[in-house]
Amino acid sequence: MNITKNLINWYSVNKRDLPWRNTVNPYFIWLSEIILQQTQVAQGLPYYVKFTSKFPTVFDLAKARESQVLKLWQGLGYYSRARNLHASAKYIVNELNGEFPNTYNEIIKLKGVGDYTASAIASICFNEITPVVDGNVFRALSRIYGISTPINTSKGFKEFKALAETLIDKREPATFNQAIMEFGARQCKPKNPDCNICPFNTKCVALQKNKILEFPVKLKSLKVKKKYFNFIVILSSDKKTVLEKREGKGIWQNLYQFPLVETKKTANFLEIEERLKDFSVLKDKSFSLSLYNDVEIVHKLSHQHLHTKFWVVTLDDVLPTGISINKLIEFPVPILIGNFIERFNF
DNA sequence: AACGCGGGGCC
DNA sequence: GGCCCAGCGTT
Repeated sequence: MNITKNLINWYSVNKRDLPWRNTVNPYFIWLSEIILQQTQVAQGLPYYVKFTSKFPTVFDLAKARESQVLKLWQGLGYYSRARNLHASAKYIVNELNGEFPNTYNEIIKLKGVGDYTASAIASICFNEITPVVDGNVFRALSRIYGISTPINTSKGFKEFKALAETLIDKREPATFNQAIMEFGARQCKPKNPDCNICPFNTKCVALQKNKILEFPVKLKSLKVKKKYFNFIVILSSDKKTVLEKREGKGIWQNLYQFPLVETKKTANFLEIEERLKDFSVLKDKSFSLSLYNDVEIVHKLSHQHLHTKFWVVTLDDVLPTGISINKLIEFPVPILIGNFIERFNF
């Protein structure tokens, strides 16, 4: 039995009709691949539509301001993807005369493009024979071949990349790469795969051993950290508030938020009141403090849980340096803040 | 090699 | 609650 041909046959019958499958324009394929990093198709699809509509060419994207790109990316997460996308667009326009690089070795030089994305673009757009190894490929191959090497190690990556190298169709690398990923996403799913209808069910090593769910093997990651966030929502008499831009390296870089007070444990009224003394815009002003959410909002990221309280400061004065609350919608904000803005009756 | 980085969906 | 998702960059 020929795995390569079986995958391609399976794909010809089962592939979904997705907008980026009707083009080999490298700009569109690049956009789709960045959006789909660590992101399911259902979640990324509306963003692909928005981005291709708002920025039809790499020149349009390069001309935009970073805050516009982040605003359009809002809610999708992993915001460094948006910043790198924008930086690479400017690089392509300014350094490459707007011509998209057309080999794996050139494509991987773009910020935000690693082995997977460079392989995907090079094969799909330029028929380069370079296999993709993503989460779907790890899962499908580890099950079919019964490979127990942990996938999140360099040894594991090399092993799977080499195996994929032997499998890729030399005449149809683009089709093969998309086929094996679609197979992993739709047939060889993480949970409850229907192995009865799988073309490989007679030879799949994991299935023979009845150990489908034990593959792929992955080294466990450490426990998630808890953090305690208190956002200070200032409301002035002239209907303004204060936003700050997140700088530095942490999460949500270059996005906006209400002034943040982080505490070691869940904060109480007195603690927040004390910390407000450091707020220069409140200096010598009269205001009242109240807690918006009695129950902490726990915003779960893959690596930390943010226990969040929103504190409302009502100010009996104007706020010359503040921003009008009806302009709030223009700022790129984390979804945690965006949800608050939607619910809060400003 | 290990870690940080979002948000949503599924079980 | 835990795991996964068309991974990448930094240290």
